[in-house]
Amino acid sequence: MKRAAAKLAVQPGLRERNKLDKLERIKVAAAELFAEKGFDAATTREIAKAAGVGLGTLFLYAEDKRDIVFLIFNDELDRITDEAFASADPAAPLDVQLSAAFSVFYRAFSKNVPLARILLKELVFFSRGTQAQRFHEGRTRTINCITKLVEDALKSGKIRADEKPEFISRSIFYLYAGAVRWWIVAERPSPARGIADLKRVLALQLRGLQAAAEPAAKPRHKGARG
Amino acid sequence: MKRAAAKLAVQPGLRERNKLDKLERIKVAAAELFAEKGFDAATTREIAKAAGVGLGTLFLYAEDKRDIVFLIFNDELDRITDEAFASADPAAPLDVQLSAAFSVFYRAFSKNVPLARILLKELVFFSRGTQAQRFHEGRTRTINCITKLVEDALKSGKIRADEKPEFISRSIFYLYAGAVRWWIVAERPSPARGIADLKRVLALQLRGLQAAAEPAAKPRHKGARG
DNA sequence: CGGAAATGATGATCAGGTTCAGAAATCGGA
DNA sequence: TCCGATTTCTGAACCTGATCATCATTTCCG
Repeated sequence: MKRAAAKLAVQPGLRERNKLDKLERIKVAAAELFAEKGFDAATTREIAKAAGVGLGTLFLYAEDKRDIVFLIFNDELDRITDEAFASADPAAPLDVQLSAAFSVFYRAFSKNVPLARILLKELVFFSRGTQAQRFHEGRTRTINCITKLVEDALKSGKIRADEKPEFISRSIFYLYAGAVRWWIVAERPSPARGIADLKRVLALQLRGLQAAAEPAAKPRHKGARG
Repeated sequence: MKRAAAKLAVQPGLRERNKLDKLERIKVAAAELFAEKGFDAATTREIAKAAGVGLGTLFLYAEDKRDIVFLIFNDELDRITDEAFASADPAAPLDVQLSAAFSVFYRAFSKNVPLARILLKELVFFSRGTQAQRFHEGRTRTINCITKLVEDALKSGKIRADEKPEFISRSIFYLYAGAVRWWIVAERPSPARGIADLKRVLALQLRGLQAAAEPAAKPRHKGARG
């Protein structure tokens, strides 16, 4: 290993190319079988066979079966996240920006609902696999992008709040996560419906539930503080 | 089967009592083993042995291993839900009512964090098992209780909104679900911290993100409607 | 080129969840 | 009490995800 690094990545090298090739075959085979038979019914043996690799090889590329799902999706999710937040119109209201961004996710998920369900189950929980890690990094990136939008909206006066932008974006993420899950469990989730529902949810968060335009905020709350 | 129903549930009967007894033993054994070794490490064979039943018997009482977790928790969750919403002070502000109710859940979950994690994973997703069904009925009941609180708050003028109470309560549930999950994945989740965080989230939903105290609502939105 | 080191691939094997054919227990009527 | 019908119980057997000792390929270097 010592000075081997000096070689850099001059050329792909046979090993590297073989690995890439296997990885691709595994992704394709797994995606097909999962879509066709569902996550549980598709066995790792079938996937390995369809990919033309040994059973053990599968587990060199994914830590466990669930990790295969992330393996399939992670690249696309990275792209989607870029696309989602790149398209945000800086001049638009915050809820418009947000629903525009999230709608990219909705449309992507609707293309493969069964796999999206497995994916979305993990939106908050941590798994062990390397690929699952990457998935959660993607989630963090999404929340950071929301934070950016919130910061800008606060600065430009589009919204007003006493809370930190990080906190607000976390709340928004909760709403998105809840809405997208509610949507994905439906029989045949339509992106249009899902996005419309999310818009309502976000609008409610923006408007709040304030009783009336009272002169100002009362100076003190009535007690409980922690 | 025909007229057998006429007999009603006169007395427990030996069969019934035996079943109840087995069920109880299974619950106790499973709860202990899950708590001691964790969900994955505790095998169904161990649980069956500790409960003094055959391996197959386990799967008469729970459709699958995960279902055992719901088996253990469902009764308690029913009780907890009652307690949570019974304690709501009708005179208190909505967010106080809500965080009082939810804090009952937080405290219950904190008593057995590893099992609560399994439980909360399913807060939105549907599983097949009978016990999981019951769990989801409990979730529906919780949302209905929130709806009641929201309806009352709307009627009494404590809050104001154009949305239906059912929709508002769903949004609130999303916030709760997100917050409680965020909390439960922590190393050693403290109920106090979790509840405090939830309060912030709810307060933000109540206050909203309105830019300023504009004279009144503008008569029309600027376009997008669905 | 030759061969040794490093890396990658493989499937027999294991472990644990789940099933199911048959055994055991209970019930209900005579 | 006895007997057949019904319900409940059981663990051997099965299936599938995951591991790991072994083998195959590639790379490196003289």
